[in-house]
Amino acid sequence: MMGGMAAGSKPLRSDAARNRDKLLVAATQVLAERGLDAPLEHIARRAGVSIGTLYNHFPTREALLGAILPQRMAALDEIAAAALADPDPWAGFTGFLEGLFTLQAEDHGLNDALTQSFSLATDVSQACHRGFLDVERIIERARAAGRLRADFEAGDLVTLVWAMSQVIRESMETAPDTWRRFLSFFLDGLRAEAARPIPHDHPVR
Amino acid sequence: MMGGMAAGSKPLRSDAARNRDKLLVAATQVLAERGLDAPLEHIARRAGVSIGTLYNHFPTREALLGAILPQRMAALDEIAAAALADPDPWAGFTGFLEGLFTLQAEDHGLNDALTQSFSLATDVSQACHRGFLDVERIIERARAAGRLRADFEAGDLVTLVWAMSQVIRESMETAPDTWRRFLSFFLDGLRAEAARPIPHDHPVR
DNA sequence: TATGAACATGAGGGTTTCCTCAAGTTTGTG
DNA sequence: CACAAACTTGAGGAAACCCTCATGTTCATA
Repeated sequence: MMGGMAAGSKPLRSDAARNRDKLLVAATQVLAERGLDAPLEHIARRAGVSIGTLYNHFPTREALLGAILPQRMAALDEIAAAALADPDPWAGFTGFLEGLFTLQAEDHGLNDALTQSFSLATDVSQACHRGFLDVERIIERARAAGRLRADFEAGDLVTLVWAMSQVIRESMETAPDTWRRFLSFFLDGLRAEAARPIPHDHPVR
Repeated sequence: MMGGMAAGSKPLRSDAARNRDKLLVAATQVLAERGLDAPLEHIARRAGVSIGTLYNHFPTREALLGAILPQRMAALDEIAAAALADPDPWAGFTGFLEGLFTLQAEDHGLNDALTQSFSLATDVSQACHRGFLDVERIIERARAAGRLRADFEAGDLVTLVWAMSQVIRESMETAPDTWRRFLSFFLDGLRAEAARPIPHDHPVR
């Protein structure tokens, strides 16, 4: 998987490199299935390795997440690139959302990561948000084309990710395309024609 | 609070009745603050009572929830009644949603209950859904008036509750009216004029 | 006010996860 | 092959939460 080299560190012994790769594979699977707080013992067991070995390679849970999440998150880059390449800014915008939520639906760990990203360590968090660099442009392009409502901002997309994460969690087992229906409703409110001014009334009581 | 009588059971001794009430008050507070899986020890401590006493009165966590949630959920009845009393069906519909989400935002336990309601015991669950009896009518009235899109169903409201629960959880501390902004966007997609047919394409791949 | 039934108490056993570390094993090199 | 460094192992301590039960206390009644 990584050929036995840890990034900037000294080369690993051959058995250690093998174990590290087995751990990464197992962790990728288990985290996708069970979510971000799957017991580390499950991962070690699936890798065919003791819990001590897991801690040798990844002294903390976040070290392990840091070795896995950025890679998984990289899929977002392609999706964002495709969105920006779409000649239709609105289609690019909606395509990006569909791609993003499909990822979340396929990977419980990723779904968790996208909602908890601010409570993760800074480096992990930043690696996770790298995929969001293009988001501003995707949004801006759709707004400038007069298709996306003018008051929609990047922060609103974060809110939508939160919302979707829960919809996906709750419906995945029983009705896995619930999130698509929900997104469809939501998008109908994001079109420029549908926009009504947001009431910022100080709440009645 | 309840005058020392358990519902259909034999009268409690005076000290027992006092402790039961203290437990209910404490549980209401703690669950609202910390959510549905707050440690039972916290509740006992806040009530000034030992953990054993808590178990004397409520042999299981769900017994305790069953004594608290339905009462909290009853607030929904008033909100629903007000919605149905509103001469404007759309205003009734949106007012109901605002009331519902305000409740969720004020009570972490209620927020949890509304998302996990299907994994709770049947009686608790049913008590919780009693407040939703009027929902069908609220929706139907807004649809019939041609204000709410025709393809919106009660199940979609459940999805919205899921979505909102997470928005509320994530934003409560830092930006507590995020959910209002989100709702505003969503409602713009629920108006009949905004509705576009839901694509039920078998996903591309 | 004495007595038994009702009730309260909290130490302690069980579970699940976390993480460590002393002892044993494997690998690469001379 | 021998040896030191690198690595692995799993038993076990710590923490958080669950729930029980033997013991002690309080209430209600005569």
